[in-house]
Amino acid sequence: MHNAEIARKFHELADLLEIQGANPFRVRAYRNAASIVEGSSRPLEDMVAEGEDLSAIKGIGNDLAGKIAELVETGNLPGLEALQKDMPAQLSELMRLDQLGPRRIRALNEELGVSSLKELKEVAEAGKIRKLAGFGARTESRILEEISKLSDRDHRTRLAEAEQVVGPLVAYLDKLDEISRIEVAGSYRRRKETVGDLDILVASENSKAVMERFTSHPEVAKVASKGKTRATVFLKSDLQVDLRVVKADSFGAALHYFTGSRAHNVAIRKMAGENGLKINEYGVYRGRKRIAGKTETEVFEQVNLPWIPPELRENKGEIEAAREGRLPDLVEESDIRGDLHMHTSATDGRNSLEEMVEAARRLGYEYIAITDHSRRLTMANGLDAKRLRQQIADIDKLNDELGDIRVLKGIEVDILEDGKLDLPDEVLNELDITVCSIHSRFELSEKQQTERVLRAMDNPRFNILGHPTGRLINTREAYQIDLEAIIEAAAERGCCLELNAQPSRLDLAGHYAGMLREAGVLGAVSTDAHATDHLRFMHLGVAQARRGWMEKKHLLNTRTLKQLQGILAR
DNA sequence: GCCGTTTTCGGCCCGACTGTTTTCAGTCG
Repeated sequence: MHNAEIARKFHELADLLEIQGANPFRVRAYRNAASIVEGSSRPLEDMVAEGEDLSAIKGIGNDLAGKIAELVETGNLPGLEALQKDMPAQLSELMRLDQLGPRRIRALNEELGVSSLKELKEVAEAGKIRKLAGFGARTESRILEEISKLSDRDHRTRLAEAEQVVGPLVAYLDKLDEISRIEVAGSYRRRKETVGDLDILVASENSKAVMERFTSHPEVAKVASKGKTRATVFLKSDLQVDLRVVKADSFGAALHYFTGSRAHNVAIRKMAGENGLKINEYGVYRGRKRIAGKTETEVFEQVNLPWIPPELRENKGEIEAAREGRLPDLVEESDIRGDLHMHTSATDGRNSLEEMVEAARRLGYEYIAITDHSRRLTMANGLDAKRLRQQIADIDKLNDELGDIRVLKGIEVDILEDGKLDLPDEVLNELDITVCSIHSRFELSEKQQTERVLRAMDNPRFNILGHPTGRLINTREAYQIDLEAIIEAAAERGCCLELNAQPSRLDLAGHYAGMLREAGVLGAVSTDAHATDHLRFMHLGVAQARRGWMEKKHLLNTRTLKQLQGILAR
């Protein structure tokens, strides 16, 4: 049983408990546990199997530890079955609808016998909901609207797409003279690989003018709510954008508050409480007196902490690290000396070798690697030994002409099903670098897939495992693979893992990057560019490295060319 | 249901907006 499934069961139990009217803090404990499980870098199943004490995890007590063990061992979550006997399990599904929370769902169930989405739709269409106390015609029509949107709701927006929306939107708002500061907060600022919505924070003394400008933006399809200090809109792309206006004196407190994560905020507020302070989005208060709030640094100072980079604010140890003065010195995009994965028009890239090199040179890189596909990927016109040798000759010639950038001869070679690499060692030996990737047989079992990669790593020509999970955000799940075993093997063999910076991949995000770092395996942040424009995705990969607490020293392509060559030689 | 360097009981983050009210409950973030 995967962590995600354990988390889903806990969420479901929390939903049903909440609808039933259980102690809200008990409900919170279950939700909190779900989020701990989701964020765990290790499968809880393994921890149970190894007899580890789950109650040692903060937020998991004796009761939950026992429930997790039973769930993992039997597939049953004690308590959930009992609840499901008393109430229809589909009720938790209704929680997915906006505007519908536990109280209303309970009312709908008790008054109208609603126990599923289908039944909800029927009573709404029959006009029965508007007659219930606390409901009205407005709510009824919104429920119908929500149901119709539900099917295409289930995806989050990729960070790169969000960036494309943010740029123009912020520029549009910033034209208003009344706005003194503007910042995008939320998971966007924490640089998560996907965002659920955008949270824009503005400092202004004239919130009315800001609200008017925001809600009348030409891309706004619908204004969901609009008050004096806060508004929510949906853009034509269906992306939700929340705007919050505060006075300049509160900007730092509000920025901290709206950057989150929620778990981080709760922890910080608790610390404030212990010091007799109260923190809200307007500032830090001692009694009724406001003592800080203009900058984020001020807010952190009040709880005796240095400023914490947003990428770390997940309440996964950053507060303790800050307190003990051991926050990491996170890698910056400017630390990157070269891009080690890109394609040319020889295979499925859009630009020629010369164009790719020129574009990389303009970015100021010291080196790059050309890594076209290998022969197995016929769809992409993959290179066989002969064509690869031609490219090697072309690159040698180019290197003779160029002074300021070194072009490494490489290949993105397929890892075949049996773990062999898709080109003979003789030709791989003529290269400076290999990126080894899986492009076929995604459906293999975890054991088979893992062994396939481990065998490939035994080849001393194996340098970097390309896009290690194979997931495509919102499109394709990661293949089943035991990354922990792979990372361990990489540490022994001197292999590296890629942090693929393609907007739809970003597949060593957050906790996997953390695993890499802890195991002492170097990450290679690479764009996998298929066109000169794609070289600019580097910052997305660097952001994921930062979310994994990585410093310059944890990455391969922050090294000098000489150091790099030493590592590639294994 | 969790947690504890004052606590094994009694707390648990808190403000904004909407819709349905006529002073507030429910929901959200």
